[in-house]
Amino acid sequence: MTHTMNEVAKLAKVSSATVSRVLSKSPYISAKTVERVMAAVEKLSYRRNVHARRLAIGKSDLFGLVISEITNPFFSEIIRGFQAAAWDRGFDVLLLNTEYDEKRTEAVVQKLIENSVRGVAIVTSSLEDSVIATLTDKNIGVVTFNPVPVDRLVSTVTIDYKRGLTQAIEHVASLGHRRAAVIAGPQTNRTASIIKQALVEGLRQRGLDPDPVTHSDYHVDAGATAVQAILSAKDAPTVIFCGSDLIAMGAILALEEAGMNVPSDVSIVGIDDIPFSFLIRPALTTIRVPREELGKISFAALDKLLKLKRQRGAEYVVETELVIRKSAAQERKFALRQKAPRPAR
Amino acid sequence: MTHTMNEVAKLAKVSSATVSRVLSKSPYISAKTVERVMAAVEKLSYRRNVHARRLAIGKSDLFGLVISEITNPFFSEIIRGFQAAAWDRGFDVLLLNTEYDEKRTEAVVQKLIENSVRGVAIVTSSLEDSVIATLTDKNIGVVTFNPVPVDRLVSTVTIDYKRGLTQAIEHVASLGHRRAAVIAGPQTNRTASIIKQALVEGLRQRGLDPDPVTHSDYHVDAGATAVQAILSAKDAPTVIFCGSDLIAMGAILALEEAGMNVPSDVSIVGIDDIPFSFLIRPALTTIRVPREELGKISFAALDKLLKLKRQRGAEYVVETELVIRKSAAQERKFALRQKAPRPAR
DNA sequence: CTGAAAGCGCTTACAG
DNA sequence: CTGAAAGCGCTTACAG
Repeated sequence: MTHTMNEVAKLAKVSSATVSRVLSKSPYISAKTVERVMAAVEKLSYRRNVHARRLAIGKSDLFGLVISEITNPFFSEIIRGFQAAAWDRGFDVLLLNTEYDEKRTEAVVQKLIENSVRGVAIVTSSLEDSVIATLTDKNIGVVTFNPVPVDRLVSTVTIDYKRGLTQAIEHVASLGHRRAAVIAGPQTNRTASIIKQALVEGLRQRGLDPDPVTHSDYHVDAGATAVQAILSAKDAPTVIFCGSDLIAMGAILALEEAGMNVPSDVSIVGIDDIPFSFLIRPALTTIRVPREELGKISFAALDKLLKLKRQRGAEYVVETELVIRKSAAQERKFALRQKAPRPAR
Repeated sequence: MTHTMNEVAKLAKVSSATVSRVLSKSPYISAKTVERVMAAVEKLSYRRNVHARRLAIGKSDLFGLVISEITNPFFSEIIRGFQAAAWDRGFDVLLLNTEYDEKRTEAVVQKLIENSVRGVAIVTSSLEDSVIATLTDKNIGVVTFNPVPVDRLVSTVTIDYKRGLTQAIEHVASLGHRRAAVIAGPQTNRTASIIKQALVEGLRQRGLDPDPVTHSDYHVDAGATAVQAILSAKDAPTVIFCGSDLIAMGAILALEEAGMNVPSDVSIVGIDDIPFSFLIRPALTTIRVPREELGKISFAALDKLLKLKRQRGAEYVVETELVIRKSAAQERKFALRQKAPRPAR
């Protein structure tokens, strides 16, 4: 049924050490031996026992990917990119989610160590920076989206929101908007506050001092609640920048319910371009974050980090980009000319 | 840094065998010994080496979850339910996706075996039934959504679409629809053809013989293409049942682009109630598949299967349910009363 | 280029 | 209730 290396060795008339060497593609093995061993391997459909192997060499063929919640559509394409890249190089992915739960987060770090992952990409800021050292001490490479200093075994991937934001601000300004507001992500979230800062700064420079600047969870209903507060102000804004597409969706829904017309009364700008965001009506203008690419780059960064152990990590930057979706009316006209369905993503 | 069981044993002044027994909660250990050992474990922050453990006992603390594609929103809540349930019982999840690629699918099965998962839930029909035996031969429990006979180590989870479909058919019939059409999922997909059959049968029984009955991939653009063919017929249907929400979305988009009004010209019914489907405008009526529950049940089924090894598996059935979303017009009225008017378009 | 042997860190009959 | 020892299936200096 399940064969061992010894059985292969016997069949090939060599020692198990030789079989091991052949399978690990060590040099200095005669072509003849390789051939005999591989024939035996083939014949028995032999596969090495990974547990024994991991025990012997002290590491696994696993890479960790830590996210906060699997149901957040923001992550799915990152996972896909990371997994595909890992797969290409023959590695498996241990997917761990913190669910924003502290206890669970601790356990996640333990799992990573226990499973002797070679490296881990941390795609959530719900993991404290302090765990990075815990991991690198165990010789585990780390790639994080948090803005920490690069170090031995630590690289960072940064999403440059500025470019997309600047494009977006320029766009709304050129449309004549004069009063802007901001609904940023959660106050405690680092990425959220980076985006917020960039937004506020950018708007000010363009003479669009945003008011108010509020916060919201990354959930649709929170976005809805947040927008209601904004509407009650006397000098209501004509454009609202939202910290994520989910917040933007909530805002759109709440505006609809309040009898406002989007975008003619109030324009909404989101961030992320999450899957299916193109289906939202009224059309959602948003800033695209290239997620599959983020996943791929994260793995590539880890791979490089582990290959060049002597050096320290690097900083990778991924750019964002404004996506202008047509208003319903424009779209209808557009569609008539195109008479073609839109792509899935 | 990383301690071994021997070090713990030394500190507790017992043998490593005893430490092992304490950690495995074997009975027949004196309370005193347990205390001493646990104190030593605590002091050293000791954790067992999982690789050594897996090698020694021949199995892992992993369960496999096989899906077809991570970016399909249909799966994310299943993953979540499964992972949460596994986590509760102290197990980890190895998430594997076939990406509909044959080679990759083979590799997935290998991975499951190599990692000595205790059980696996197969939530995709892109895995042949024949692999089930391959897995059970290795003593790996299998839960599948495919309609195979239950067996030793094999349980099935079935989604009962009939209930939701019957409700949906009754609903559209009561609204006065007389001409129905069907855009089923891919012809080669087993689930798709089960749904198709149930639909066609149910419609006929209600005197709504569907015409045409076509097929489409589970993608938005495919749905759009499919609906165009239907529209070109002379006796165009007034209601179209779609094999998934994604297909339904594509249909809605294509109808919009063709200048049709949904639902006053044509009604659309989807299946799944995927995340954020409530955001679609015009509102999408759909049949809800309780996905997180599916994930939880799948794990529970595996857990039970492995506990009662002597017996054979069981068949679990999960019911679906019609979700009626308000049409734009209805919504308008509804909203007016609520002092929150504003239809989507 | 290849083999004998020690070692990776656990678990578990066996014996007491 | 507890320990000595064999065994799980690999890898890798060491020696040749």
